[in-house]
Amino acid sequence: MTEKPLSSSQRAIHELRAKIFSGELAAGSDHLESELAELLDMSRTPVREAVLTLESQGLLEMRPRKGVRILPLSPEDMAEIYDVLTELESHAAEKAAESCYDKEDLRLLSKAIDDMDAAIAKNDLDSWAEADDRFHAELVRLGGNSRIQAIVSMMSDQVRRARSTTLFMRPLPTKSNEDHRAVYHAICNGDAATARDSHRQHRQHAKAILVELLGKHRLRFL
Amino acid sequence: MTEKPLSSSQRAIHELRAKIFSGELAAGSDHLESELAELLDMSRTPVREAVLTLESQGLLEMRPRKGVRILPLSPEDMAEIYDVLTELESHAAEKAAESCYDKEDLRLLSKAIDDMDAAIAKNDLDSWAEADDRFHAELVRLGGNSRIQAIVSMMSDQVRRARSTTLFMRPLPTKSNEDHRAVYHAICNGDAATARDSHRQHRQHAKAILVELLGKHRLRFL
DNA sequence: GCATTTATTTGCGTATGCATTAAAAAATGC
DNA sequence: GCATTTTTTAATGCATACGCAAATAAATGC
Repeated sequence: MTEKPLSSSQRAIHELRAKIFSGELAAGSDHLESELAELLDMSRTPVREAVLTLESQGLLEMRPRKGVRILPLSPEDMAEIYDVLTELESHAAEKAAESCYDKEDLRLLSKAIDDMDAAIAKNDLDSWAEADDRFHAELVRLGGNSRIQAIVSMMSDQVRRARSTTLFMRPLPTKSNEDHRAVYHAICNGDAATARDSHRQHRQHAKAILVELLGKHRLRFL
Repeated sequence: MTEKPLSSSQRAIHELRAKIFSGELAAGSDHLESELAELLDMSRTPVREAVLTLESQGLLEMRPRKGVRILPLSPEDMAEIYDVLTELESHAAEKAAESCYDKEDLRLLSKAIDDMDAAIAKNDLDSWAEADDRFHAELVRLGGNSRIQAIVSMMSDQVRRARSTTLFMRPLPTKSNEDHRAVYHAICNGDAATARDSHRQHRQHAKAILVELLGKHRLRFL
């Protein structure tokens, strides 16, 4: 029943994304269309379509005759992305707070926070990251702006690859969950300004930590 | 010398965009790939690639066997778009103010403002709109975040089609240029907070006017 | 040797053909 | 007549072919 014959170009999009995140297609590496086609066992046509899509999402770049380049992220790129995330997520938090959600509506948000606590207690950084993703995605969903959801999802994707490197370089994000709770409570209370400001501060702090980390470790590209 | 043989898919992107903005491809209308291919006098392949790209930019939607639909914009869509523009442009204004630009750097910005004044004096709404576009694009450029530039450019595109309808329904935007000047001076003075807040207010005001206008005229889709 | 030209390779952009399958039309049963 | 099945139609997704131009290699002139 779970059989769903996905189209080749859809499959190409998903598999290429997965290979980019896993590092199988490393940042900075170049690949011919024909090479990717062979890798995915399909013709060039759906690969080209997938590559076009992924290019528009900022994950790679088509350079005729040079190959498809998996885009590396510089610290400057990270800073840009975090600034976009800061602005748009803060707006989402503000809107969410204005929306008079009740506790039931916010259960997924609250669950994500609890899961982060649990993950930290078990020192499980991977599940922490997964729950953190869920928190941010749900927050933005509650904001109710579909375009912001799409943009944030795109930007989060770009950051995701880098995180596998940085996640284990930094101190346990114990403080982070206090911020999450502050945002959560502000939304509960319908305090839009606080929701906005708390989240903004949270993201700016995260950006500062990341940028410092990259500088300290001389990581010019990820 | 100005001869540059553009590729078919590039041409398809530009011509389809132009036809969407001009209304030749009306919002809400459906078109088969083969129909567009014939219209542009090329095969389906480059058309498909162009359509894929334009879809990722939110201008149209591919619905298998239903045709390519030129996306209409509802008032809710407008509100979403304006919120994104508000957040990201305000951030750009803030960053621009922090960047210690001198008058020379800000000449294009200043020029755009003057052009808007001139256009209003001549009651020329089209040039006003053109100069307004330039102001916003330049502001965002000065903000220095390439991702914000890309997103704002995309969102502005979506709004552009609707503006041809709304531009002539609303009062002369005389007040608007005061806002622009306020933002300009704040950037000149390196007053980041004022630059940010002024621009935010400017955009929120524009959103309010537009939404009210759409409501008043019962415009459910553009 | 080095620069410049010529030849060769090869990756890409586009056209084209075809199998698939959703939608529309026709036919059948009741 | 209306619902259901069967047939037909046709738009799409994909594979494939091919010409062109860019990149590389080889050859030539000096």
